[in-house]
Amino acid sequence: MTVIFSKKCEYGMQAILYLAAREKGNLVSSDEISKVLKIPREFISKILQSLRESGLIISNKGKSGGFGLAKDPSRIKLIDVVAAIDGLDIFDSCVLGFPECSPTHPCPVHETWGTLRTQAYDMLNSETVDKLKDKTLNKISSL
Amino acid sequence: MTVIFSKKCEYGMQAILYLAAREKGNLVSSDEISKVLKIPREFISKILQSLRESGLIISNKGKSGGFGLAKDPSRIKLIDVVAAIDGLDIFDSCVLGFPECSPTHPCPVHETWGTLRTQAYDMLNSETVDKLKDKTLNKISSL
DNA sequence: TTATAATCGGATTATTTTATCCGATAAAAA
DNA sequence: TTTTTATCGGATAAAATAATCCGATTATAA
Repeated sequence: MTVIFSKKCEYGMQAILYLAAREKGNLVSSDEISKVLKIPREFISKILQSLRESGLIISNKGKSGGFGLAKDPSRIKLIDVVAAIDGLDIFDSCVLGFPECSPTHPCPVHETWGTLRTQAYDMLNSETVDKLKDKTLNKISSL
Repeated sequence: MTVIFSKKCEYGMQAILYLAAREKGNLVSSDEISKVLKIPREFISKILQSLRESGLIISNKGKSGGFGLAKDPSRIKLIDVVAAIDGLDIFDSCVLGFPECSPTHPCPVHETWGTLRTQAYDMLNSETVDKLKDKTLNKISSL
């Protein structure tokens, strides 16, 4: 198998996009997120907890509690979720797995892969959950 | 953590590049590959076995046995190794992990990520181990 | 104040990936 | 023919990732 982001990270991005799309002031329960996105309930809870610790979302316990964005959706980017969960190593490590792959000791595909990697980073760094709101709503409705 | 290709696949690509760079007609032992590339011996053996089953490399048992490319280095591409070990799912699955992400049910970053994915595929599909020979020799010498 | 409904968080289990062990087999060289 | 040096391949171990369990806590609403 082969993966770009961990399940945790994928689920985290889905959840934060959902919070942005669903937002009407009130909080959203992990149960709702779990059901709509079809993510195991206890698992998404753990992920939401860690996103809370990272300061991307807030939560309230108790009845009518739940989760919500910690700041304006125009200020939350996909790369923030990646950084919080998987970390940014992927944008700085060798695609062939060679140690110490750097401009002075480049792997055989160092430059050409580097270009792609930069593009990927830039994309995740420019897409805010706000900008993706409509597309998210559209995707959600088909789940 | 976050990964693009599995360790198996990374090691497999390194090994096949090494075979191409090292080639002088004679076979290369898994022991040599293990030592030069600093890959656990038993692990690279297993990977080489599977690449042999995939028809990318050949092997001989016994004294002066070892592994070698099964065809001309100009006809072996990095994507062949990926296809043999990790499979090509990564080039056809949603980066956000949404189910059934397709043109009719696109995820919020479907088009923009699709472009990157295609570029990555094209790159791996155009780089032959032959073309990468010099750069591989150069990298190897720094290990 | 009490019942309800939510998160919190530590412990545990399951699954996948990565790595290792070792006996069997095979081929070449001595 | 015997010894040496490889791969082969099945079984197992270790580590990382994914998922679950459940009791404790907390806040709201009735």
